Amino acid sequence: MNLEGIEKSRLFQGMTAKELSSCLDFLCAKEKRFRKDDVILHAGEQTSKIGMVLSGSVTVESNDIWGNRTVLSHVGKNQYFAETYALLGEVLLVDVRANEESRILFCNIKNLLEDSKKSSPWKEKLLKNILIISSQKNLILSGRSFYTSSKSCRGRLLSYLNAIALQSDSREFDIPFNRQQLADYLNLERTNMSKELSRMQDEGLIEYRKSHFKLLVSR
Amino acid sequence: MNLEGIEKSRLFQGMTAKELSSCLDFLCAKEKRFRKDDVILHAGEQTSKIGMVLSGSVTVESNDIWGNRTVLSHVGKNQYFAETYALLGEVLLVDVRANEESRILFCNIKNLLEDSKKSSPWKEKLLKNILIISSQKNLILSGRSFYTSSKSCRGRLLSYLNAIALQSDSREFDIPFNRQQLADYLNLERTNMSKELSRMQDEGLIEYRKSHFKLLVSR
DNA sequence: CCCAAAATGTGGTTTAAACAACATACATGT
DNA sequence: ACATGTATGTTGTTTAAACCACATTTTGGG
Repeated sequence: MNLEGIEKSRLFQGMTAKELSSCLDFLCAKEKRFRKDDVILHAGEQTSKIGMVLSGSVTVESNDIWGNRTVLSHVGKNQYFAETYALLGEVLLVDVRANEESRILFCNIKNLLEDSKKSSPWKEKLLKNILIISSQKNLILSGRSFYTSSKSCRGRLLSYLNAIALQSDSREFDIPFNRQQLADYLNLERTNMSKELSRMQDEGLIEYRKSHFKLLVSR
Repeated sequence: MNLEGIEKSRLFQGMTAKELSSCLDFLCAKEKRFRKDDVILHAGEQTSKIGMVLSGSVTVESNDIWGNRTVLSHVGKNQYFAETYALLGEVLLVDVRANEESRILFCNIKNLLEDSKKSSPWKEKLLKNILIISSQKNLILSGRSFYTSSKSCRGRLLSYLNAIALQSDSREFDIPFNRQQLADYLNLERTNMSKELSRMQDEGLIEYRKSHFKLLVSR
């Protein structure tokens, strides 16, 4: 098991070598290898283990009973999957599949939430680290659900641009996407979104050039 | 401060009276009252406190610079808001507003993730409880983003129905929504969704009556 | 059982998003 | 500067969702 550099990962951050060792032991940490297209976790199952991508990458996808496949997300090196399902013991609604030859570290976190007589420094650190992982995912998910809550192209653009303005504390800012990426992120079609952006510019709502935007407030 | 029954809340669950007391102290727990329509938290600010609704209810809403308001969620009694923002120190992208006369308990959880020399049983319990709160929100959010990932009405219905089938481990099940609620949840228009459902029934994909559904697989 | 109200479904129309094909602008390497 | 590839924008067409008005079914109270 080659776990070099694992002490720098989000999950084990801040632990001493000794703590890390006890922690890996407690979590029954185990590395597994998968070939491209191997299914790592099956929808409908339950799991008690968080997965950490040591090398390679995996996709989270939905394969429904009528045979439709939808890729929901990519999980790359040093990222995690299934942590929510593992913690709460919920049934997986998605398949996880190796996108290429991959090494995955599985850690059993199911019992972490149970009452325990003795606490230890590594346990507290581990809890904090998982809480950060969970919160960060939360932030990403709530952003996405926020931006796509409007049904219209314009509504989504407005809520997105407004949010970035809030984050950058300025009405002028750069977004971290090109047009295609933005369209994908907001679940829109690129050319249609471009159309809407120029309409909004014509109406004097915004000004933009490439990824630089400026929000205008008429009075 | 009337905190009766607070030891049964998700946040403080499993603590002894003594632990609860130290915990409330550590969190600088403070109750505040708000009148209907008072803004409790402003978009653009940062907060270090999780909010727990003791009585009344609040709405999470987006108010953009062009004056559009969108209600994103309701938070009722014994539910929480702003936990992710507080933990990660992120800028709020939403306003939180009192939906009626409400009592809110604010708990400073910002320092909870910092290194600390001494651990205590209540701290570990608190971390676990917040982790559960975070994970549960995660589950709700990822479900929603999952079901709305398709652009088409049919796609969303299929992914939703498929997921419920997985959860209930059966191709026949009841959904917890009426038509209007399902349409809102999937971000669709009710009558259009009804039309699509009957089309799907005509095509032999599904059978349904009210909230009872059966998934059919043709061969 | 009957009535009223609520929930669900249907048909027709309008609107806007998706899609396709192409034009223009921009960036990069030579 | 040129050529090439990529990103972005534009125009026109198709398609499907939203919308509207109303029919039908279901539900719960009296």
